[in-house]
Amino acid sequence: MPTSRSYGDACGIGRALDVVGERWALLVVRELLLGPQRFSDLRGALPGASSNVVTDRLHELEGHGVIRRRKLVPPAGSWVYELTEWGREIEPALLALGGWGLRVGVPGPPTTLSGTSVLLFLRRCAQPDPSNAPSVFNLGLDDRMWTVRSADGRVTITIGECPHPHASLRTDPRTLNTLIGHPAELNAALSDGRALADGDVSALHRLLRDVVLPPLDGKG
Amino acid sequence: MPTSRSYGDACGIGRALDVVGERWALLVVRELLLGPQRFSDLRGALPGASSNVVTDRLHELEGHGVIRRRKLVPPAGSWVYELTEWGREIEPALLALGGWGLRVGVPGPPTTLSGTSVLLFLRRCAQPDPSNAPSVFNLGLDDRMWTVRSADGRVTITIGECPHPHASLRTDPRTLNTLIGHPAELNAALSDGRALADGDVSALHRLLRDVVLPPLDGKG
DNA sequence: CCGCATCCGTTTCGATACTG
DNA sequence: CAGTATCGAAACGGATGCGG
Repeated sequence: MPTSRSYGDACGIGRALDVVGERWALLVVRELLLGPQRFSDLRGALPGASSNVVTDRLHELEGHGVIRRRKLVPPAGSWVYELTEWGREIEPALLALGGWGLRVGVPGPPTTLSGTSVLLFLRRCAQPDPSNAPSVFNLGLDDRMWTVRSADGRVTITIGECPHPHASLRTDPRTLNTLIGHPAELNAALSDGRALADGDVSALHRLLRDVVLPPLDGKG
Repeated sequence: MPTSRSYGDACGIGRALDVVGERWALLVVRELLLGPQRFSDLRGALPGASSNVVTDRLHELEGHGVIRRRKLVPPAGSWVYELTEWGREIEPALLALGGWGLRVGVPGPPTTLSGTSVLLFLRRCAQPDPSNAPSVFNLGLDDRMWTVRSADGRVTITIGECPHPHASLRTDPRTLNTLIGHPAELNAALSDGRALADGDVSALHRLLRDVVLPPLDGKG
């Protein structure tokens, strides 16, 4: 493990950067915000990072107590990485940074967009009417299943599928990102095969319509 | 200017890191949070960064619209770097990151601690009684003067000195950091020369006592 | 002195190949 | 699937030089 160099700065910001300031570290943390992930999941979500860098960051983050390596119960049996309690507490800072970064131009193609990224954005911007009846969805992205719950004026997201969803949607992160804030395109996406829906499609429409995009004024 | 490599990630977090994710970039931004600084001020606050790295980060941050280079009005005539409006909006994210980082162990000596770092911490943690009468202080740190105002339940900090302060204090960032939350040590610091005070010292005591240190429980 | 630019040894990153 | 090994390219860190 490449003993990460320290800034030697006693300020909290410098100390935080000693832990998550190395290249790719915060993106690894981002991928774990919605739940445990396997090594290959992380690699798939961060194709720009080579495997040894991912390995280094995971070891460093584990050594600093940000993440934990855990073996799943037998039938699965594989290893996953998950945030520790302290690791999870970085979420507000990361989301604030992400909100600030929305006003940075999207880098030239090719760009990647992980399922976790889109779902974090969906959860952050969704403002369902608190008086609405709760609704549950199964969402398939990148060969991973997610459960999206809309209730009590907010959206929560968990890994895995739930038994009796109001609707199910299978698509890719980029299409979902387009649909967020442009719910009208759902029918087109369903027609041309970019998305596949099942169950109460009008509930899906409602979910997408509840997303309020941030203003994104000029950078001043 | 080393055209900073992009993560190629369309997520807001990735785009933010394309701009402020390079080494030292966020610490440069931190140093500018309380006002414009000259190149040499930044070098003094970040002694671990070599001059070419500081130059690179400044150029990159300027190119991305986070900071701006400005010439002071004559007699001063020197150049300063300051945050743009957009750059200033990263402050909440940075402070959140810094709060999270307080639970990282302080790196082994030698460590640095800039005046800006301590003042950001003071401003963040100070909780003066809103019913108290406003008070103003001149604070000398690292050969720079700051004005500290306590009013309306919060502390504000500006660069430069004000004409009629209730008290003045000259010390170094590390001593001030010690005094924060340990106001009782002020008298000792004044006796042994680590600090020099003038004016209403009891008002200084009050200012220091208004700082409420965060809990800092274990990292779990 | 201030604000860099240049040079150079060291470290890290990024890409690919390879192993249990 | 989950990493390790290797190696060239790039970035960093420290020192020095230099024009204004």
